Amino acid sequence: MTTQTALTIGRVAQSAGVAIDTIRFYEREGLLPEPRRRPSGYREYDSGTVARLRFIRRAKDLGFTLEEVRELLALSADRHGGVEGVRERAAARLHAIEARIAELQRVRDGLAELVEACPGHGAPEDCPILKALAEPGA
Amino acid sequence: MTTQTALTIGRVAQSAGVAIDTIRFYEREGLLPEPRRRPSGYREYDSGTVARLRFIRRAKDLGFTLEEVRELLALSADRHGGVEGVRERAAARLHAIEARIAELQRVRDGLAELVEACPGHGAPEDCPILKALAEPGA
DNA sequence: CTAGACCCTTGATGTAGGTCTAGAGTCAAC
DNA sequence: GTTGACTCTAGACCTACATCAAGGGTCTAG
Repeated sequence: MTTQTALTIGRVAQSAGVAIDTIRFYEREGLLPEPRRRPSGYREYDSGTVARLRFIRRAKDLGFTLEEVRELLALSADRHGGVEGVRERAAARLHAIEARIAELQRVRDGLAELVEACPGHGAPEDCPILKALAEPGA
Repeated sequence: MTTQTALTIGRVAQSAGVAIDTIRFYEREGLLPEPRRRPSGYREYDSGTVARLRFIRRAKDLGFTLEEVRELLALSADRHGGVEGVRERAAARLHAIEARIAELQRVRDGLAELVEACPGHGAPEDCPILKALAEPGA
């Protein structure tokens, strides 16, 4: 699972599909532990780091912030009770995403209505889009 | 429409529902023209500025970036052909919002599935959420 | 006339998540 | 043994949209 081949940061970056700078950034941010070093100072990783980076990427794809990813990583290492926290975080993220979708749908509906009503030519005073933006309301 | 009462920046800010700093920021960014000044250097506005600020706020509420708002303001002043540009920008924004909604819906569906499958207790290896994040695939 | 509210400028700060630069040292292949 | 690719650090920079601070001048009501 975590084979003991020593990888350079460049190889890890390539395997995980992230930039080298991103790996160092995650290390500073506490998402990755400080790795072993060669005498020269070069970082040495094993394939577990690649897996961890993929975990981070997938969590980010699911809309988690790095702060939340940090929590998920801690929870995933907690053999007792961690799963409950993971589910909670995921449910919270789900709700946040649903709220965001609802908000965007409202915006979309308003905008769609205006675009449909606008003929695309004529005087600015007759453009429903501009009229809506200029309206004294709200 | 644009009555000639001289307003201070503070009054404009209050009427339009924005912060004073925001007005100065918009001025720097070219969203508001440079206003007249009193001999003391105080900015002087009329109610047209309040209307313009409300225009900006509503456009932002519709998801336009300030860059796009700048364009909309320019187009709204273009008596010939401006309306076509306005409609184009609005349609483009609409498409972008729809794409964003679709993307978020995909994320939501993936996340909802995981949350439903997770019992909320047990060992980390059995948690579908953690398994999905740890999976070697893409 | 004075206290307190208001306004001025320049420039720094904040978020989130990186990305890039400069200058220097290291590694591996030929 | 040298060339070219790789890595190191510290710290600046990026987007987008403001927001705040410091230090100082102005306005107005009582």
